[in-house]
Amino acid sequence: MSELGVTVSKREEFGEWYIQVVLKSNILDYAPVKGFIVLKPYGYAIWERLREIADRRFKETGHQNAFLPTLIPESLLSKEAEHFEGFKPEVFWVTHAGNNQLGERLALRPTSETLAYEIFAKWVRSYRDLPLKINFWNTALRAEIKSTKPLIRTSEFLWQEGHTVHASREEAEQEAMMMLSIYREVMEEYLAIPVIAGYKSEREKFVGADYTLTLEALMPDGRALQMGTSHNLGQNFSRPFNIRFLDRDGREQYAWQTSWGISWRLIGAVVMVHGDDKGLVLPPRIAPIQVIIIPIFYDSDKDAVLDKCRRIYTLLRERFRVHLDDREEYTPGYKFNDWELKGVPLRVEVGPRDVKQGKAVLARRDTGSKAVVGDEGLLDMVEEVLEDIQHSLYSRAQEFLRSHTFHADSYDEFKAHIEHGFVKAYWCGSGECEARMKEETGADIRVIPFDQEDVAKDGSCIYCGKGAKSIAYFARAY
RNA sequence: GGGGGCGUGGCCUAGCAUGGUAUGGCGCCAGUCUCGGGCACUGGAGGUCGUGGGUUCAAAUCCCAUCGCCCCCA
Repeated sequence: MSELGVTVSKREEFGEWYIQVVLKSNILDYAPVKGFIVLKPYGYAIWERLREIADRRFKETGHQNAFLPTLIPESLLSKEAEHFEGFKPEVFWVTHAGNNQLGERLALRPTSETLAYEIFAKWVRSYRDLPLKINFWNTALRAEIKSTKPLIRTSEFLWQEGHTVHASREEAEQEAMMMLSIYREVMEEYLAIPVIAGYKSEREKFVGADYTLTLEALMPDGRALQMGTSHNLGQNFSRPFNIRFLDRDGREQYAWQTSWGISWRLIGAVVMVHGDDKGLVLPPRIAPIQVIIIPIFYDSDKDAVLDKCRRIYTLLRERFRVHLDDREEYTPGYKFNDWELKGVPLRVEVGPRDVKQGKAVLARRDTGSKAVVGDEGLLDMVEEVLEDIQHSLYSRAQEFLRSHTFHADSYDEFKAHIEHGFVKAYWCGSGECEARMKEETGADIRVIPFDQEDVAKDGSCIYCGKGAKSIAYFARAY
């Protein structure tokens, strides 16, 4: 019993619990190189769901998918100086082809801005070519030596990076904002994870961006997780990369750009936020399997039970992602535990009793509660319960966020709360205060929320006491 | 940078002080039996003991080197 399931409690040993869940639920495995992981079929199926959901929204908003090479020449990567400096410490370099040293080092892409924009410069001639809205589903490589954590921080990660080119500053601003709201929709409505939306501070913004928009979630151990970012790049890249267009009036102008991304880190967030001591708990809208059917039979009832299971399977398949576990080498008890570990939101149990009575048993993964349902009401009940699970997972996460977001009026108060969640506090806007607080408490500004309505006119900076410019969410982060 | 610990079938592990060709559990395979919360029994397969070198008649065990992983301190 002990080795198959999760052996530690989420509450008491969160770090160990997380590792056990991602490994034992068959999401992933470790790779032979430190900091790299193998995404197994079950984990990849979750990624495919996520990709499907996001990709549909990207297409609906006028983006097209394309693909870029993994290797970027050093001369290109370094073209935007600030950007290059930011990524330098974590770039993997290809220096040889076989035994021959290359004339120029090639970077394994840490992100594709430079390569994409070198190409985009050739595609953009006139305002008629704009907006150019391209997305790439690929991987990025960033050498992570310190604390790696599967899905949350790995040296190579699956993600999407969107890159757009616009004719005006306003249009780029709107694009960056729109993509952030699409991300938010994916996180809140599909992953059932509430997020705080707003700006990154100057210190934390994407190197090379005018500003960065971010979505931040709170994990159960009180640490913040950056869920997705959307950057307004201004003309910072279009100038060095020469992305110019002729406007309606025949004037040549530099273009305005955005880039934005989400990664498989979101799967890690789902594990952390919704999982429990039995393992994974997947929100129905992203679960690769939404309903698992478990037959329970003695020899004499086998045919009747399996028969009913197959009818239910056929019925549910029309509307849901459903699986019938008819393996005979495992007992029902084993299967219950196994599918709970894998986080399937809803289980349908069918035994001899149910065959006789024209019923079935529904068991919810989130609450563990069981209910007996008549055959005629099954389909609607499954739909209803899945919806309810989706919403109650979100409500629960929202309640956690609410109860672990603190307001601090003094630095002492700040320090008292900072280990337990977000702390909202006034901030003067100085990077120096921010840096000192990071040094002293390990926490920094995760997001300066759009919602600034509770900024008092006379608020003063939590650190230096000078007049506050804004209210910010601080936290220790992954 | 300093200190400590650990590498034994897929996983966990005994054995190491005092050298004699590796123990048990899980998992896996076959069969019988079971199945409403990780069934039971019987039989079976599977190991260059991290790697390289040395000592010895003989090395998982002793010595040297090396690689990898984990923890602690700066």
